[in-house]
Amino acid sequence: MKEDQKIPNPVVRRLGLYYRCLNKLYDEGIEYVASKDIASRLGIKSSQIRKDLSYFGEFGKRGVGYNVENLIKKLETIIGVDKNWNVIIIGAGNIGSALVNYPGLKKEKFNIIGVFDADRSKVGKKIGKLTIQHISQLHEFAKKNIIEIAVIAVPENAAQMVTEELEKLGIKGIVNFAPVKLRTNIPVEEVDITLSFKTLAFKIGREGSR
Amino acid sequence: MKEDQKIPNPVVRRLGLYYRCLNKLYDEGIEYVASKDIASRLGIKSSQIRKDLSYFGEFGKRGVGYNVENLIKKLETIIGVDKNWNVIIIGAGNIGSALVNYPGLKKEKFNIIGVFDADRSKVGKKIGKLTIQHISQLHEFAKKNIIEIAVIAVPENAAQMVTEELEKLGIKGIVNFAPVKLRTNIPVEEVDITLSFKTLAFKIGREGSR
DNA sequence: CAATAATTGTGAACTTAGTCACAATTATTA
DNA sequence: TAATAATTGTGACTAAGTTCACAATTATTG
Ligand SMILES: NC(=O)c1ccc[n+]([C@@H]2O[C@H](COP(=O)([O-])OP(=O)(O)OC[C@H]3O[C@@H](n4cnc5c(N)ncnc54)[C@H](O)[C@@H]3O)[C@@H](O)[C@H]2O)c1
Ligand SMILES: NC(=O)c1ccc[n+]([C@@H]2O[C@H](COP(=O)([O-])OP(=O)(O)OC[C@H]3O[C@@H](n4cnc5c(N)ncnc54)[C@H](O)[C@@H]3O)[C@@H](O)[C@H]2O)c1
Repeated sequence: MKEDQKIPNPVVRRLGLYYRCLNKLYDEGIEYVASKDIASRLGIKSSQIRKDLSYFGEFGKRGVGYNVENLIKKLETIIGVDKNWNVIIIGAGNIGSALVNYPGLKKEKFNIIGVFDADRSKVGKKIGKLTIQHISQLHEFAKKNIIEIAVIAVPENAAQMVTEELEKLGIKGIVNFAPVKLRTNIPVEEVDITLSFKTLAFKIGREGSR
Repeated sequence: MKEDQKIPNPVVRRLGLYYRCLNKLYDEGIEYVASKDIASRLGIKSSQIRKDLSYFGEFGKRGVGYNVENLIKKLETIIGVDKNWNVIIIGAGNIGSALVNYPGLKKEKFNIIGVFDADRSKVGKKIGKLTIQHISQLHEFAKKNIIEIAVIAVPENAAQMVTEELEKLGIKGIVNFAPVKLRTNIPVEEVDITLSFKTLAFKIGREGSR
């Protein structure tokens, strides 16, 4: 293990995959697992898994494999899901509502604690247990609650403005669904759905010619 | 330009970004653009753009830049959005509905022509202009319509079964929202939203220690 | 308890992706 | 028309990421 290293992004994404896979194994009652088995479930090489984990320490037992429960706990700490994250959603439209209704996020320790929208006709309505608040109430809300992550689910043209507001409030990270590059120093994860469609179209177009 | 090459995935994704950026420039009435300008809008290096484009040909004019309208057309052909793609959605839940209601997909040439669900209480209801059909009707539907792309928006445990069904119907590509690795030979694009949250959590956790 | 089998952790080798730097080209200016 | 400025396209280089291959370790078997 090398200390204090910058961890490559692909490694980070795979850690999430390993975590998910290990939880399935745990639910299946499996106690020990070899990198080879995780690899075959995820369709990658076992050496990749071992190398990825080696950035953070030695978690396995030679000749045996990894203790599932133990490795889950280690990954929780590494990824940062050993604690709950407070999340707000900006934009109570299609995507915003889908996220609020999605139980998977809470299960993974991402707690949606507020939904905000600029459209006064939506304010006061409920999505699940949450009441949509007007965006002007965000500032007040941020004083009373620790918000760590914000989701941008507003139209493209509002995204940059919202980002700057969020930056002022001291939000620590953004998940952005708007198809636009945000100018900010906060860490941003882009979820670019139409880009995925286009990438797929490209691949399909090349299927024959390979 | 090198013929017949395998195009790296990151290049393909960026093509989509360039395409989007160029359309914005076009709407702004800009006729010619330099790689440097696109680069600064997207926060990447200009050499990256030129190298990416060079996989497919020479589209610029030295000393001048790229003709916006022309490059858009070239990218349309390269990516494959010079034609319309027929898309169906499997699973008329949160994500499925969000996609059907999203005008951006149609604008990018992805036409949703059908929505299917296993829940009979949803069948017959409308999302936008589309009526939710029962999944058992899919086979018949596929005989009457050319379906190129399917979106998997069903719960994790149904995703693999659905995939196998889609494979039988000869669908050419899948956009998968379920958090599970699909075993199939069809090209798949994964949209893994909780993974994005976890990646963000990791990054936030490291912000201080860098 | 020695031999065998399984499996990790990790440097080294390899492969893929990104950047640099500059000749070639085009347009503009004097 | 010669000099200047801007910008492309790309080969050479550098960096990042993946896979290999094997010593080290652990458990199991005869
Ligand atoms: N729906 C999809 O499937 C989909 C797919 C890909 C990308 N996206 C992107 O995700 C974003 C949201 O899409 P959607 O379909 O949910 O849109 P939507 O129109 O359903 O919802 C957007 C919401 O944001 C609100 N809003 C607008 N400006 C605001 C502001 N300044 N502050 C707070 N709220 C504001 C609107 O009132 C609306 O309720 C868009 O950028 C879209 O391009 C959506
Ligand atoms: N909603 C989100 O924000 C979100 C975020 C990340 C991932 N996802 C994933 O996307 C998928 C869909 O999520 P959702 O929130 O839309 O779920 P949902 O429960 O709202 O919708 C799923 C729909 O699929 C239908 N369905 C179940 N089995 C089916 C089958 N065999 N054939 C056809 N239809 C079937 C259900 O009747 C339901 O209508 C899930 O795998 C989920 O994990 C969703």
